[in-house]
Amino acid sequence: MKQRREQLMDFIGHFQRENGYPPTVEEMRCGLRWSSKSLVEHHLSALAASGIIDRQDGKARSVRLRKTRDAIYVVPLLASIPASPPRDPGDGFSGDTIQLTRDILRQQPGLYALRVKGDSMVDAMIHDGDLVVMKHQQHADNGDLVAVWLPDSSETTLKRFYRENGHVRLQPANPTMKPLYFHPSQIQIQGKVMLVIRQLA
Amino acid sequence: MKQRREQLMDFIGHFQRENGYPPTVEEMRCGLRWSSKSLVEHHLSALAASGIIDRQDGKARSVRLRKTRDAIYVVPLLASIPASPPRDPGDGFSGDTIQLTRDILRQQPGLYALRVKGDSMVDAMIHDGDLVVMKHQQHADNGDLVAVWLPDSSETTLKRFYRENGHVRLQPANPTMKPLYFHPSQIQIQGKVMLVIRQLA
DNA sequence: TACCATACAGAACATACGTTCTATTTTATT
DNA sequence: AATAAAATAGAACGTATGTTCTGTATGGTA
Repeated sequence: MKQRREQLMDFIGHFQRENGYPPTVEEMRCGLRWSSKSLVEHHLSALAASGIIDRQDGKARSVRLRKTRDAIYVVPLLASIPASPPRDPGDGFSGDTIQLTRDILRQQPGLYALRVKGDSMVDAMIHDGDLVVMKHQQHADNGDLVAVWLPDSSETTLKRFYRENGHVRLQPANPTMKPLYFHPSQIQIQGKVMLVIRQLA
Repeated sequence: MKQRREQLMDFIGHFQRENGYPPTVEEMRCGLRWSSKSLVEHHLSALAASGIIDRQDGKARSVRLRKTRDAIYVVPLLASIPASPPRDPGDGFSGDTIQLTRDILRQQPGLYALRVKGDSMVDAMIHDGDLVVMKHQQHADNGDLVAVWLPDSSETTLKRFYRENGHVRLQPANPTMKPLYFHPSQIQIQGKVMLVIRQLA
């Protein structure tokens, strides 16, 4: 019965969520009203072979559903928009972190968060106090909302990025404001906005 | 040393997050470079007595940091802004849910989420496609961003709420738009915006 | 039917792991 | 310094738990 394996997966996930730690083989057998441990072991090793679960040899309660592994992950919270890209992960680190679920944002390398101060980014529909999660990268695709360092005004701002025949157009989100045009070598992309979180209460 | 207990708590949390299951006493001893298991046991029982951790007698890997128990919680995702408040939790339920961490929003009863469709709320700095987490409540405090049902236009909109000598002022976030005034009995508050999440990528 | 792969039962075994105990050291208090 | 309280070491012990093995049932296929 293929049903069995799904029952097993369900039980493991349920137990883990309920108790905070994974079940033992015996607990699975008992919880599923199965009649032998080896049966559980049988399906367990099948699931492990399919890569659906992880287990550690001989260790108690070491089954783990793969998909829930990184359900929560931690993103460092920087003090402010860095003048230069945070090459060193500890650079500008405020000491604080935020936890995210993959429902909100998929985990990927180079993520960092910062709390927006002031209303300099209202034109990007971003409030004072908003939490912005960015991904550190030097390139951008058309339409991305990116943090760029502008050499002439010596500041970093958030703009929408468009590459157009030889130059770069930086478009404010606010339609009443005029776009800026630069040569690609003039600007330096520091990262891309992945997520904006506004906490009202 | 009080330091010890915090080290222990940190280690347990870290290990749990890293491995998906709690550590054994020996793993704690080893990971913390302590020299005896009974020392770990000693502090473990102290933490348990303080209610900081939970353990199950004799069970392997059954330590659990209390505070992380509900680190993730589930909020139902409604299909759209409900015409009437969702008294029944399953009302308008899209079948989907989102998971949040308390870093983002503290868990509390009456939370539901909805995906904004259209640009009818740009004036509240809310985009098409944004995810809005609301709390179902009939009252509001001054300054709250609330969903209200307006009888004359027969629609629900998001406005900032202000109670002023006998009437209610509903203020659009966009300063160029004029506020609306109503008698308190005319409007019906459906909920309060707790969180706005904009997923850019 | 004969055959084979897979699903299941149940016991036996080895070890991972929590618990307890006694003794020794450190820290705080007077 | 004297004393008590807490912290620490280290070993011993018993149970919890994963693993393995042998054997039986079941279901599909030639």
